[in-house]
Amino acid sequence: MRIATWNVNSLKVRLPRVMEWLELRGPDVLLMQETKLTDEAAPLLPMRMAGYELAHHGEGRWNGVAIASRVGLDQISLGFEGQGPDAEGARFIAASCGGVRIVSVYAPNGRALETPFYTAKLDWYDRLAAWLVRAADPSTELVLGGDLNVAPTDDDVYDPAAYVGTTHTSPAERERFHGLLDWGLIDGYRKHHPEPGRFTWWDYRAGNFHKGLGMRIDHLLMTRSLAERSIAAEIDREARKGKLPSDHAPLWIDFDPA
DNA sequence: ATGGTCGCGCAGCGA
Repeated sequence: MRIATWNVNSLKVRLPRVMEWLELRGPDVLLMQETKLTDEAAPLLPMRMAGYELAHHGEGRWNGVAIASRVGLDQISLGFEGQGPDAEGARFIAASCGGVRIVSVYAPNGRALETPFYTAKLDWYDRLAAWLVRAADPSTELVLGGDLNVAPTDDDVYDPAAYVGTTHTSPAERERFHGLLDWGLIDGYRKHHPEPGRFTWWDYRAGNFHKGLGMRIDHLLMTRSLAERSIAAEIDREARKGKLPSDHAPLWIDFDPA
C-alpha cells in the first residue's frame, strides 16, 4: 500500500499534473492540500476515471483539503467537529481508506511572529492535538499527513540561521509538532531517511528550487502499528520540476500488507 | 534569457 501527500497549490491549475502523477506513481491514497476549490468544483469525474474516489472539503479561493483513494473511502469527517469548516477555514478532512484512518490537514502558515496569524497557528495545533485525544486512538492504524507548515528540526531547513525570527521553525511551533509525536505518531519519512537537507517545499521565487533552498514542511505521521509496516519513503522532487509545478513536492510512504 | 513566483481574480493579497 502506498500513501502520499501533496500540497497541490490549486487543484484546478494542477489537475493535469496530479492526474499524470497518480498514473506514474500509483498511490492507493493521496492526501491533498490547498486545492483552492469549492466542493462543487472538485474534480470527481477525472478522479473516478482514474480509479479514485475523492472526498473534498473546501470553500474556494483559499485552503481546501482532499483525500483521493482507490482502496475505499468512507466515514468522511469535515473539520475538527466533523461537520464543516472550522474557524480557520477548510483545513481538515478525515476518511477511512482500506482499513486505515486518513487525516489530511493544511496547517495555517502563521505569516510572521508577533502577529495574530501566528497565534492562530498555535491555537490550530492545540485544537488538532485535542481532536487526536478526543476522537482518535494511538493503538489504531491512523495517518495524519499534509502541509503542517513546520520544519521540525534544523535538519529540515537549508540554513537554520536564515529562519531565525521567522515562522515554521520557532520553538513554539516545533513544540506543537512534537506534541503530535508525543501523542503516538511517528514521522514516517524520518524513519527511512535520517539525513539532513531533504525538503518538500521551495519558494517559487529567485530560483530557490534549483539552488536547493527549501524546507521539509509536508509530513506523513502515523501510528506505531502502521509505522512498523512501512518499508520505504520518498520525496518526489521530479514533480517539483517541469511545466506548472506546485511549489511543494509530493511525499509517499510504502507499506507491507497488514 | 543579462532577469527571475504563483494563484486568485482583476487590485493587491496570501503563501
